[in-house]
Amino acid sequence: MNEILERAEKLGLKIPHITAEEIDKQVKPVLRQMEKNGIKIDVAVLQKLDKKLSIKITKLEEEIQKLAGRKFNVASPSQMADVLFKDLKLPTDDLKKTKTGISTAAHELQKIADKHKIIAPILEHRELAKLISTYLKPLPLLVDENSRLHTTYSLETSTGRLTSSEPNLQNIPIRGTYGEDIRATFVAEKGMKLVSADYSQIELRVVACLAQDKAMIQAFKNGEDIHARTAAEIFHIEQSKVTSEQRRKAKAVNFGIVYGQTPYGLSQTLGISVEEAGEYIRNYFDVHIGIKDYVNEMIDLAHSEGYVETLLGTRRYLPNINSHIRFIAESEERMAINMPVQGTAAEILKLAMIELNHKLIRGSVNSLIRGDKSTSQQVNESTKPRLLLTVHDELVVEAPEKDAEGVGKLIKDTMEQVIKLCVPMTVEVGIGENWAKAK
DNA sequence: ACAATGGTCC
DNA sequence: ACTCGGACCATTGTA
Repeated sequence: MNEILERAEKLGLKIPHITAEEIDKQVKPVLRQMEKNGIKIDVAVLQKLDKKLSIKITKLEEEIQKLAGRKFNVASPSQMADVLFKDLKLPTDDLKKTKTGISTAAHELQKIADKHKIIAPILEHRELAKLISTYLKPLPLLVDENSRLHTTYSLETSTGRLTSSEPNLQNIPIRGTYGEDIRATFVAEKGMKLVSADYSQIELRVVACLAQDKAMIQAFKNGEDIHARTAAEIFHIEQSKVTSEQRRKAKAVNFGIVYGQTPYGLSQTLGISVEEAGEYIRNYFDVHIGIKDYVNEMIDLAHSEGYVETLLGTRRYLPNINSHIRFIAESEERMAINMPVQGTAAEILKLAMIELNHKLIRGSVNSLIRGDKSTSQQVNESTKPRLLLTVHDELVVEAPEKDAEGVGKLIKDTMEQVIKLCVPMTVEVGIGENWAKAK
């Protein structure tokens, strides 16, 4: 049993007695079943959106070339850089450089958006090109005779997370102008609903417990708005006086903690000075001593043992952590900070999938919501609730309309109770005819 | 075939 | 001089 686990058990928490290896063994058949189940997409709606955006992108391309004064391949970063920085002579001072020249990444172009009218249509073109080429065109070609998409899940990551490929269903758009439109094309079968359940702030809750950070544990126990609380801490103000802008910055700080935040990294994310970012981080660690200690402990452990591990023992070796090339060593130090957190969260979700799948197969819902085990109404294969998707902190189940509420409660309860850490593992459930409405 | 660039998700 | 964790995939351009 590893040290983290020993420490947790002493505190009287309920941690399943199962190794990471055993979890993976048990989750595999669940994944194979989910792949086989697949999820239905509304191909007609997807293709309608494709048509609409294709027309739009053609017009944008013409507009961009007109503003540029010549024809060029808008999809080529190198040609784009020539147009922007040679033809139009836009300023490159603030922009990041790549190995081959000046970056034309969206985030960089934002910085010079007010210098020329051409930037706005370029950014819009990028957005549409991404959606069309990655989602709208390929997905309809991959459906089976029932309009269902079947991904392939794999366990081969360095943290213990799952991956999804061919197609990747873990990066379906949700933000942006058309994100919801695309998610809405992921639908439930007629007479069924999609039930989506996601862990709220799972990684922050995990790190709060791994680090035994008193302030953060208290915040989660009280059900506080964690980002608002962090804002109050780093800006030295009362929580009731936190503005939305301050909360946004604090949210970035909270996310950054789990990634091995550096002042430079935070400054890039928030578009602020390195000094300002450094002050936020210092203020944060002044309050969150537990996190500060955790970070140092993981780095020390990685240096001395050559690896770090999760709550249930998934291990990641960091062979270059003692490298004399500073960037390499620092990079692995950040991995040492992040991996136990991300990996523990992954283990929790896998445990929930295993247990939930058992319950769904046993038909727990029928007895749960109707209080009977009657088989008068034959439960046939197509109307049983089935696990369809897993997206790191979220599970998506397809369930008969009349059972959806009960299934939602079952999923929530299963996910929240599968492990007992030092803070509640809160789960939010949504039900809808499509994936957008179920969120 | 492969590297570089860019972008989507958690 | 230069950076925050983990993935997959599309396109361009070079070999």
